[in-house]
Amino acid sequence: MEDIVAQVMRQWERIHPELDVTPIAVIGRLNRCVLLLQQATDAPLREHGLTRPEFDILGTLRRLDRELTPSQIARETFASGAAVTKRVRFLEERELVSRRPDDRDRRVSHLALTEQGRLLIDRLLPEQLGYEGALLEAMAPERQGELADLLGELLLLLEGRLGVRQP
Amino acid sequence: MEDIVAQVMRQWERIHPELDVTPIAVIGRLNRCVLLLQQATDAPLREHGLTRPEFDILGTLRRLDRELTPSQIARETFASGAAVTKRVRFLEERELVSRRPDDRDRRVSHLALTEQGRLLIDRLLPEQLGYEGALLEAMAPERQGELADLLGELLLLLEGRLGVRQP
DNA sequence: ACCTGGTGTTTTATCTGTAAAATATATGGT
DNA sequence: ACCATATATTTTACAGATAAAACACCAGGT
Repeated sequence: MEDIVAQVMRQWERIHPELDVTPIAVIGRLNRCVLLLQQATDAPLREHGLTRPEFDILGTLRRLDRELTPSQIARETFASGAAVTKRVRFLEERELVSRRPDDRDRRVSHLALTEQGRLLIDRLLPEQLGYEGALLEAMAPERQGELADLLGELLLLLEGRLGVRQP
Repeated sequence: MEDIVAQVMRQWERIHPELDVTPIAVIGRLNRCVLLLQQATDAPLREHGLTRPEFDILGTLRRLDRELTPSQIARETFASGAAVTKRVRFLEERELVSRRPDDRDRRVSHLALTEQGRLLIDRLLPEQLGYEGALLEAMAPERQGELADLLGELLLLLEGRLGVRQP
């Protein structure tokens, strides 16, 4: 059976037989998989009143297990500073994250999970991982492993080529 | 060398050793790859004054090589009706797409590429594919093939599981 | 002490996308 | 013919994102 991207590729080949459409096989499928996965995995978060990027901020603070400045959060979550400002404001209002001024540099603040925030992320993460695992479970673990390896190879290549600096 | 998602996984394992974080190996990498690829591949389109979803509408009309109604475009491009309305309005203003009423059903309109629109997509598509191919070229063609196959397997699985109807 | 340039963060203006309501029309049963 | 229901599309109201400007502060040179 053929997935939808294969159909699209055949349509293009009919119109432009001279064109090499193989990039679509990888990039088109990546886009489509991510769209479907995002729709599926964002839904449970919304029920807890969180967007994916807000969840990512809580997760970043938890997994690094220390205070972070807004800029560090922006770098870790690949978001703009402005976006972080808004998300952190929301998380502060919900008392999931707290802010402390820096001693030396008064431009800087340090953000940390509140007790409530830590409890929430520790409850949500296993739930979220379970849900994600369930989406993948129809794929054999070895196949998942191969896929993960190939994606890692691609990611490393893209990070290099597109000039990403690590925080 | 380790990609950034592998680092994130190790951080989580340190915090929650009991948790199975393998879904991140696939889903985290997918998200990150797509973000990087989108940033890279949207840039050339912007120079032509098009967003990715607008480009997708032109591409859909071209590859199906016939008129489409707004609803059909919405289904083909996985967009909401409202989004299609806006994008088509913009494309009509730029005279890349034209609209014709249906003979039988006055709710329906039929959209087609204008001469200008066809010329634009026929110029942009090879350019875009070339750019995408260049991003992938550091990966051996056989590896790309394996990756495409695994993504196809995943996509088919997700389309089945998440209940997608084909247009 | 006072600039100058740089950095960290927030604000502003603007754009895009969506859900839900509104509009217009079609279809089938009575 | 009329009504109820369904469908195609657009409009509206609003949420979220970004780029650019604004703001606040620091650090080094003079």
